[in-house]
Amino acid sequence: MSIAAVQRDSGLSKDTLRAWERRYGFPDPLRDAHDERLYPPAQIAKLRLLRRLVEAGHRPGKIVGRPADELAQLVRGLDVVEPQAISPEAQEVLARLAAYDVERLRAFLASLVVRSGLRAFAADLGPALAQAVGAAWWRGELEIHQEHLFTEQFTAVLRNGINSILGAGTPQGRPRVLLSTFPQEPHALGLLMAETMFVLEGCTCVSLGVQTPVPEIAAAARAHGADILALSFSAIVPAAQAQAGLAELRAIVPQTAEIWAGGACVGLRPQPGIGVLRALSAIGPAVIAWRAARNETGEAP
Amino acid sequence: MSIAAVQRDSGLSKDTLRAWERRYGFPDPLRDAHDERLYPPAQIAKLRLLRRLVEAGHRPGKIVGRPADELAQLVRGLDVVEPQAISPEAQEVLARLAAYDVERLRAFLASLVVRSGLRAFAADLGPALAQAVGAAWWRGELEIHQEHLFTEQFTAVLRNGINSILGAGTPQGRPRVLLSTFPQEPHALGLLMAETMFVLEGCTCVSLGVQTPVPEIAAAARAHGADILALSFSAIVPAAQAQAGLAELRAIVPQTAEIWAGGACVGLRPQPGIGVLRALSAIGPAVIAWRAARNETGEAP
DNA sequence: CTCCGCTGTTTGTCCTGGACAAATATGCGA
DNA sequence: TCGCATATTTGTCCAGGACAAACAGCGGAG
Repeated sequence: MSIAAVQRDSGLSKDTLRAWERRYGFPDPLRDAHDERLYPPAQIAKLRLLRRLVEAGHRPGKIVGRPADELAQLVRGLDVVEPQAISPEAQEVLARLAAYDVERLRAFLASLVVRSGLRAFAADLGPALAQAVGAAWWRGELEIHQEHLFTEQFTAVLRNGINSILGAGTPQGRPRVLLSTFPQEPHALGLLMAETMFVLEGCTCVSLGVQTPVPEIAAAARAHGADILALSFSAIVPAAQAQAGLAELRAIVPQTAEIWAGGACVGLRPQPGIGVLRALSAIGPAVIAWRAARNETGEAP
Repeated sequence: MSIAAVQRDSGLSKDTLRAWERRYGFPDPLRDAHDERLYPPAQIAKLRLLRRLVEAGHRPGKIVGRPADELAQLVRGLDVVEPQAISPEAQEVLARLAAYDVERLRAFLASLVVRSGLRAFAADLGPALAQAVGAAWWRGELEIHQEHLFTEQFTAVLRNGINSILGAGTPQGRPRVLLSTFPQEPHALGLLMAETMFVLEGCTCVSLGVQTPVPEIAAAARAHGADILALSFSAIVPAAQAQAGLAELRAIVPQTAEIWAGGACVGLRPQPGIGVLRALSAIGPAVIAWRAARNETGEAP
């Protein structure tokens, strides 16, 4: 695997990969005929562990030299912070994934929506399920294609929910919310859950999907007269990049528009003119507060 | 703006930016106190034009030196290659996009489904619309965020259609179809249209979404006992990479599973054990032929 | 004992300048 | 006019050096 592929796969920049090699002696890739780095799978796996630990606060210099199994131990120790008991629902989902039972997985997710309501599903149950699936993947209990499968089914169920709400007639009320993610962020699930929450609040939603360049988000905000820009960040986005992008966005978007950031990205901090919502359940109250601050009723004028 | 920010915004890598500066004298960024590049907005705008032109086939060396307004002229002149009469439906869509009228865009797409039927929409109308929007973007008539918006609304309408069909009860019939794209292919629209066609034929569909690594696709095929692997390729994928990936997949997937490839990728050629469908409308007859060859009725046993 | 500011170290990112292979263009002979 | 061999262009990689921002450790003041 070339250095470019490892950059994509591990999220560590080429410069960082070369710096670690120079300073700590790891990674120690093979070289091809043209003296270019070739990373064996085992080193890539260890790099993934390292990235996880560094993001959790460990210093690279202290852990790069340790063997992979010790790092795996450390990663397991990380979750102790939030033991996060696996709910019966999550167990059901994991069982269906393990059995490759698409039909029943889909049926089960749909039944959860009906039983708990779309709001509870999008705000609480859904994130918990996504977290459980992601954790199982980290533990090596699931293959990548099983995670893809879950994402796909989850997306279908959420889209179905949004469609049901909108079917009655699209709301025209304020605030007008523009949703997207930055170019480094390909995950659509968080964005979709956020959109669901906004739609449930009767907001007018315009989603650009994932991976929109910052200037384009700003241009869209002006074009649509957005009141709120909602940005979603998963854990894979380096916090520094998220903060830099948000600051850049804030600088080129009209002050009349608010910027709300949220997601599983650790280290997401509020900045002047930028709000951080720690959980999807915070969207409802935040919208109500927004309306209260401007005497908006949420109905079209 | 730092080189990292420009990389995000323009999509050109740091290496490429520095190489152009060294070779062609552009961009010619200022330097900060620590001799790091600072790109003024005008140069970033020109870089965005350049990227468009390079993707359209111009050579960097020939156009980097020209002034920005001349490049804008070139971008406008790009479409002359295929005038491609624009249908009234496409004109309506482009008008709605130009006006940022999300509600009516969505309503119009939904009305097309009802009027023409889901099959005609997914097989003929949809691809024509996507093509028209893509062409308009190339001509510089649409911003990136408008194309994102179209993709998002189109996706919502198609998902709604699939949900309606599945709502009556998921089919359990053969063939079992596994859908995905290769890691280089992030476009989900073609995949979703193909899924719609398969669902309409009563196939059991399992979609992994986009960008699944080749070995993972093979593993999923075995796990789900897929009869057909459907791979979608847009025009951005180099044909050579597509062919190589398909050959690799063919080698590790059981011979009992067929591989069907399709999409706008030029140069996609049939190989031993790999079929190429030139249009989405070819899916229906191909499924019928598959069933005829094995006396399958499409109903669950 | 806690908190705050100072100092030394760590670490990510940027720099220059050189190299090469894949992609593309060009020229030549059939 | 077409197909193929040769030349040019161009993206990506390399090494090794540099620096600032973030961090850890420490000591003194409240």
